[in-house]
Amino acid sequence: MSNVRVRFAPSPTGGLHLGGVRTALYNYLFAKQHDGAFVLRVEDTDQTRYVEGAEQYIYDCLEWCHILPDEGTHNPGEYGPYRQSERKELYRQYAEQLVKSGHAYYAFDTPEEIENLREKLKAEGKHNLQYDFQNRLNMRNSLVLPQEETEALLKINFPHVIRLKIERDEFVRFNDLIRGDIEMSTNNVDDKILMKADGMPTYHLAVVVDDYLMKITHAFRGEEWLPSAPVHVLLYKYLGWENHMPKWAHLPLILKPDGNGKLSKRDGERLGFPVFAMEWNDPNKGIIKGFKELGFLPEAFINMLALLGWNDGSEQEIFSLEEMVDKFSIERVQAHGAKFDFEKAKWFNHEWIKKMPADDLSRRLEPFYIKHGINISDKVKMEKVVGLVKDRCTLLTDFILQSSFFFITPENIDVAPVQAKWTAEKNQFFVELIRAYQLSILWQHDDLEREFKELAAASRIKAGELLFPFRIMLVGGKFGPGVFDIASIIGKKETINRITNILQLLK
RNA sequence: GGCGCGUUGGUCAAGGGGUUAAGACGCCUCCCUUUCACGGAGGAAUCACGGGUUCGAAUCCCGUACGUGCUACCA
Repeated sequence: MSNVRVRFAPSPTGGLHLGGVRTALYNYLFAKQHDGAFVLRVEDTDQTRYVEGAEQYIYDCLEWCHILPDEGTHNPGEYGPYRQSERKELYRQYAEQLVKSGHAYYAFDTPEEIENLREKLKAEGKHNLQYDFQNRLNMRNSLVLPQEETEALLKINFPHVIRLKIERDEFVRFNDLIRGDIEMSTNNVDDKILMKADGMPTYHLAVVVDDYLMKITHAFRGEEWLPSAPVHVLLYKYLGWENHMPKWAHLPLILKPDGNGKLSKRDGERLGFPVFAMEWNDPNKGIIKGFKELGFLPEAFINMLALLGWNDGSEQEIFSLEEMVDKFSIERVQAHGAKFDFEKAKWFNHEWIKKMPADDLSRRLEPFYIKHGINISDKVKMEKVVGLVKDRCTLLTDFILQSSFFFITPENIDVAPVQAKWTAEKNQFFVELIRAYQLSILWQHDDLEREFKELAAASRIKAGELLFPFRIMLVGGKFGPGVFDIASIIGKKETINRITNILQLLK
């Protein structure tokens, strides 16, 4: 194994959405490609937003997608603990180190004080308060307070935060694997809070400390982090870890299909498609279905996600996980956001269903049939059926409509279109068909078709006119595979029963 | 407002000085199939705008516009 260690750091504050899974996927692909480790760390720095059960949910999703992090990189072990709330003391220690070296300071302003000041400035027409080089000396912090006062306040445990002291007129330069060299002026970044008053670190401190301690070599995250990247680069510098800074890549956003903007959970509800990998039980909104429940194959799901912002330069669009590991390159990831297209997502699934062998597909379909109370204990029949109908199924849930009549006698028969053109001659044909089929011994597709056509010829009715009623009798509607395929699979008794029953209805 | 990032058909996109500007999804037409699909053939549809540089720009540079992200004791 190489020393490449790539980390994925979702926050357990909700379901794992498309962007999250894609970030995980790119992390995984890169790690595997370099024979490195895929590290998962849980971002629970903000306890107020932490949702119970979300952490397990993340694992379940990654497992479904076949992109689980490596053993030992997500459980207490060599680099553990991996949960930020269990690493609290560590962060404090490094924050204090920064204060000592003059790169950070204690700030005693209460949130109310800052809020008031903000509003005051706003009223004066100034856009926003930046707690930075321009304002920090007007605030209540250890840079302006006499040392004794600071010490006294700390002694009585007066609520305070630790802020990073950003020097003015400097330029932070760093390289992004996707965007190339980026340069930003420190004058635009404010004195970010490192430690909150509740003793928890902010993301900025946590991510840097964790990545360093866990020997992370590559950090890929969403584009929304780009503006705060200078803070992280500066933190590496001030902590003396400049040579251990991971290589960055800021992934493009996944945009909503209509209009622009980041795809949100609401867009899914509004536009009628899932935004989560798997069903998520939202404490406020209840159960929200995911791609899994909607009938997506995980292979298709990750294939679709990977291609939303990446391609290997060839015309190939269908990739297995292994192929993606082989062909992926972070440099070929687009720098701009991509609109999510549910139609294309379904196309990927359709392609995967078509190429998947019937036996494999049958296993994946079991839960869907069981949910609908369809008995699929006959594995041989099941595979035959699946092989026969899979070309016409886009989602796994489509198999129910496309194949339930193989297992259950259809109940809702659409006889109207048949009734309209029904004649005594046609009726006679089917009476004779029953008789002929009753004598059939082998019950094979070709024999059934031959007998049907011979009888049709004898009755002087065009086969086409008889095939349609036959389909309605067997299927109940105007869909499904060839009628003789259906008859041969459901068997002699069931076929004759279905013809007999509908014949009664048509009289 | 400030700062960052971006901009090739409706969508995903290839292409990185000379191309008839690939391919895919979706849409339309036709063929195949006595259903619905699958499959096959074809079609409509694109380089945001304005300046440079150059013999030549979708491609390089500069502006503008537009979009988007950040600007929290959220991540």
